[in-house]
Amino acid sequence: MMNKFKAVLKEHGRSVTKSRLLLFGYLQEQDAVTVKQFLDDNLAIADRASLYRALQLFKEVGVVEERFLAGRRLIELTDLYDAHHHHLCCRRCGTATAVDMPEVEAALLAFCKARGFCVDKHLIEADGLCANCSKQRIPH
Amino acid sequence: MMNKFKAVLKEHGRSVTKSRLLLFGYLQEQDAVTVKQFLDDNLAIADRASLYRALQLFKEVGVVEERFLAGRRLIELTDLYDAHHHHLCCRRCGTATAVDMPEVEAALLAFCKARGFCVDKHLIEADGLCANCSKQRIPH
DNA sequence: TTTCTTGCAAACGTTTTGCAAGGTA
DNA sequence: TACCTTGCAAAACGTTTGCAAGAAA
Repeated sequence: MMNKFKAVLKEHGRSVTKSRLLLFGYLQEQDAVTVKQFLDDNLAIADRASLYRALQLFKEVGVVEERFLAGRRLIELTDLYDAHHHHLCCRRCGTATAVDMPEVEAALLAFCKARGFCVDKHLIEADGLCANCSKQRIPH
Repeated sequence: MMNKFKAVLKEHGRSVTKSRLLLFGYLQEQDAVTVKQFLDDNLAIADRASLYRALQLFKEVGVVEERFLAGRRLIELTDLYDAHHHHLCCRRCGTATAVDMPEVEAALLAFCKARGFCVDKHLIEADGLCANCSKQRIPH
């Protein structure tokens, strides 16, 4: 993963720098984070501007993508750098469990194929109460 | 729909005003819009602040929701005020076609049920090339 | 050595807030 | 009348930019 990342930077004529390696490493540990979390957990990247610039670069070269999960804007590694997955977001405990849903995915792809739509990316999310929270029978 | 909307405002102790009716009507026509579009198509709501306040209220009482569709932050009526649907987003012509995918939905609900996750909302999106654009065999 | 990147400071656009005037119940 | 909402102006916030110094190729 790290080598692929370095290669992608070079392909695009961009340098492999300490800050970028740091940010990439951080993303590999974190799963999905908000920009604010980045700034708060400050990663020895001294300036906000540098962090924003790195994020923008990562988006351009396809290392990260933004998504809106359970109402929050999050940054995540793309499927090229992390296993593809979907999310079950619990509105009570706030967890966003990453899961693999092959049957649902297959149904989606079949649907699109039937309509002539050529999928290159997809997104499936369920929001509600996770098994634990729904056991506790507290509706909110 | 309009009556339900008025009722919801009253339930929450908020007034039915000209601006709010205007905004709600606009949302019913538009499908999904960015905040910027609101401001540009200015709706005889004189001030930005008022528009933002109205949007915030609509979110609070469950009339609208924000989502991140094909990389853009959009405002849409919730399923209570508009038929539930999913999106096929074409990266070439930019359209976000609203579709109904009952089989995919059923597969998703079955998956969640099997895991004890109690779904109250879900989201399915496919990004790629629509039938028209993929016929034209121009990859980008 | 040449080019790319960083940190700083300032600019920019979007969203939020306080307050007084106006509208709604 | 009492409360809620609007418009205005100013503030706050997140994000972007120009530029000179520093790091990578």
